[in-house]
Amino acid sequence: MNDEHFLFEVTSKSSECYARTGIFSTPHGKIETPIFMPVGTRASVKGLAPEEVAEAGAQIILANTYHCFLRPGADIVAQAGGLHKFMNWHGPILTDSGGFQVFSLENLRKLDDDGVSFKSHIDGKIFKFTPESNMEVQNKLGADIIMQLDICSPYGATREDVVAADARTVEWLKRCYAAHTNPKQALFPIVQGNFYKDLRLKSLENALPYAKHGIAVGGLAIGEPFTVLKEQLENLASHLPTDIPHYLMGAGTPDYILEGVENGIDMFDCVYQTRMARHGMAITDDGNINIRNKKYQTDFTPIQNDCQCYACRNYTKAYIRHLISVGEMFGARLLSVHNIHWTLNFVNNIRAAIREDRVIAVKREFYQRFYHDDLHK
RNA sequence: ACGGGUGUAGCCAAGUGGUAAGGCAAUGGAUUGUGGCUCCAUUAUGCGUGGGUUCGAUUCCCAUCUCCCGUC
Repeated sequence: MNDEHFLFEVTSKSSECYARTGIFSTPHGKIETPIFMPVGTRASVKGLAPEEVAEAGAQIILANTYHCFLRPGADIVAQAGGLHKFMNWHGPILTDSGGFQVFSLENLRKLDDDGVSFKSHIDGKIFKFTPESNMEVQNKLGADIIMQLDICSPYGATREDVVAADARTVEWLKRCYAAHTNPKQALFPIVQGNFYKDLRLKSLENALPYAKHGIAVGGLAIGEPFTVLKEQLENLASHLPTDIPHYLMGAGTPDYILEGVENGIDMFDCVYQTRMARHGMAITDDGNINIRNKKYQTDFTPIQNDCQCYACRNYTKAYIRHLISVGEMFGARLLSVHNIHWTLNFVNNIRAAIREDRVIAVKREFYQRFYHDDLHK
């Protein structure tokens, strides 16, 4: 299953749930799992230099094929020597295929058996991703981990629609697998099935023969209630192959990470940290705080007292509140640094908890302190 | 001093003899494989001030004050 470029070694396992720690090797370095991956859709984690992303603790980042294909274009990235050189990030990179844009840009695309046609949100130009062309584009971008072209159905989709979408997703997987030739890129299949448990298991079963280096769970964290997500993860947990990493796509708030880890998920990504930062929200051990709130106007303490991030070591809530409220971009930068650092520190703590075999207790402690409602207890 | 105009929320501003639009700001909230997009909620028992007419006045009338423009 594993080959020289993509070894995955499980280093410890929880005795009480599916949580495990591991080390995933890629051509650009090793990743300790469970891990959170900051998102840099257009070949940049918004607002931050790669050095700052690394200093915040990031081991691997994401970029997006749809967005990088539109601008600057895959050929230009290839000419630059690939994403790593182009953006000066020398650690591992994962590119999403554009499958999520099938969902998020629903009114700008058309599906057929052969692939997905998009009408560019930038200039209206029509272009098509087939599984083959998508693999070619992702090959040119040069990420360490690439995703199959898939179809993510919305929450509330009918069973009939999901069955049809899943049939395409698995056909596209086979074609991606056949078109995927670069041994320095790991291709992850994506499990869909929407919120139908039997379809989820069917989708997983269909994907397994092509899951050589890792497998992803897609189509969750798209607006469904928290308990619904939990049920889906619990449904899948015992069926995931244990010798490869499991990636829960698009999930990355603390509660989703904890539930994911408990159910055997190893990799998470989320725009939450950086998007919230731009909107003035900071994640702390005691819950999220909206830095715009008036009560921080004269609060000259860090976002979180014991946080070791660049923002907390050097700046106060009052200052960051000022920056956010007048629209200075430095405010969004500082909050992005903090939120990314906080989340990576959070997964560090989770890894330690798994090694000590007390991840469930740590989860309870966290929920108690972080949330003020009963939903997560 | 005289003539004309003006005055509605922190700012800009609509409006009507029947019980105060909208925008900005402010204050809360939302945001999960990022269209740096954005969305939602709240915010004037009161329309410069004092009288009068009227069932009812922010609106009409009188007085007064403010600021602006013009003239001497």
